[in-house]
Amino acid sequence: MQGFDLDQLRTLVAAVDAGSLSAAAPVRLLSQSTLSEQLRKLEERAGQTLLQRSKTGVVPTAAGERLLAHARQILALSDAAWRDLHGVSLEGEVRLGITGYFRASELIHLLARLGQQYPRLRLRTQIGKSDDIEAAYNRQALDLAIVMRVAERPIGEARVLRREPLVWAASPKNMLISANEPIPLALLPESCSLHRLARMQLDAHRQSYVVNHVASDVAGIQAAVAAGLGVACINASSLIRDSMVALADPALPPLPDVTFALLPPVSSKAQQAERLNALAEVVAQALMSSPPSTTAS
DNA sequence: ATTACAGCGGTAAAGGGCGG
DNA sequence: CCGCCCTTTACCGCTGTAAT
Repeated sequence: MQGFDLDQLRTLVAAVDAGSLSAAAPVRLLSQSTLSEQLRKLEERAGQTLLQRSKTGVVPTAAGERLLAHARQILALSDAAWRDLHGVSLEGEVRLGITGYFRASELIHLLARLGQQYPRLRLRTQIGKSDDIEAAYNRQALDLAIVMRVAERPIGEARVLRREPLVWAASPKNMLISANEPIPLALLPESCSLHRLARMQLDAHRQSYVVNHVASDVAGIQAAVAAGLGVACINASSLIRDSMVALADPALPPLPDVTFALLPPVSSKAQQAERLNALAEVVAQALMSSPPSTTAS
């Protein structure tokens, strides 16, 4: 018989995502020995070795990578079919707000996943400053919102997707830090919480600075930093490889972590709320299983 | 009752890290 | 280098369940 077993494919995906069978076992709610057995059978069916085992975990072989790509699609389709038959298929328009600090590659991954799982869904996305996104969410102009917050801030009902450090960033060609000179800053406008945070930290550190460049969005900050116009306070995953570096200098105070959070869907209609919850689940899954960061270092 | 099979727990084998 | 500990995967025998 041709074809693959869904359970075994799920185990393959879980093993690769978790990095080892032992780590994948609790995810799959199975014992390690059962996972090992499932993968042995999957490889038997595939007629090829799919995972390179070692004492430090598992890594997919070339054949494993190929099957993995199929497996993710098959499982997404299977999940979509399940949701369809259980009346939670999503169609119509959903308004999604996303902070501009979100890495573009991650956004692509998310939108691809949503398109795959909900082909009939029409998305209206708003990408901008976290404060703007949050304000739009509060006046119910958005159904779902992904915002970035300084980690110390309470997050209420929001679901934390990821935590990462804030860094001081500059161009590798022009680090801009010299003794007794005010640090030139590249910032978003005063309304942005990172703008306020950066200045508060520098004030508390008794470090002089001058706001050299104000940009209206994150792409503008990235451009200004890469152009050597200023030092920015930015989340690590927004660093652009080769044109931005994280600075470690005694003149610069340490910065807290930030978290990306998914604000829960708000809807007065119960049926709509259930659908949005299903969508929120897919968004959270997509982002928590997105490829690991390669831009930060 | 018999058969097939998924899953579990226990355990063996082996690599990596660490201290002496 | 050696011994110890931790963690990993693989294997074995057992049990529960479903189909016939």
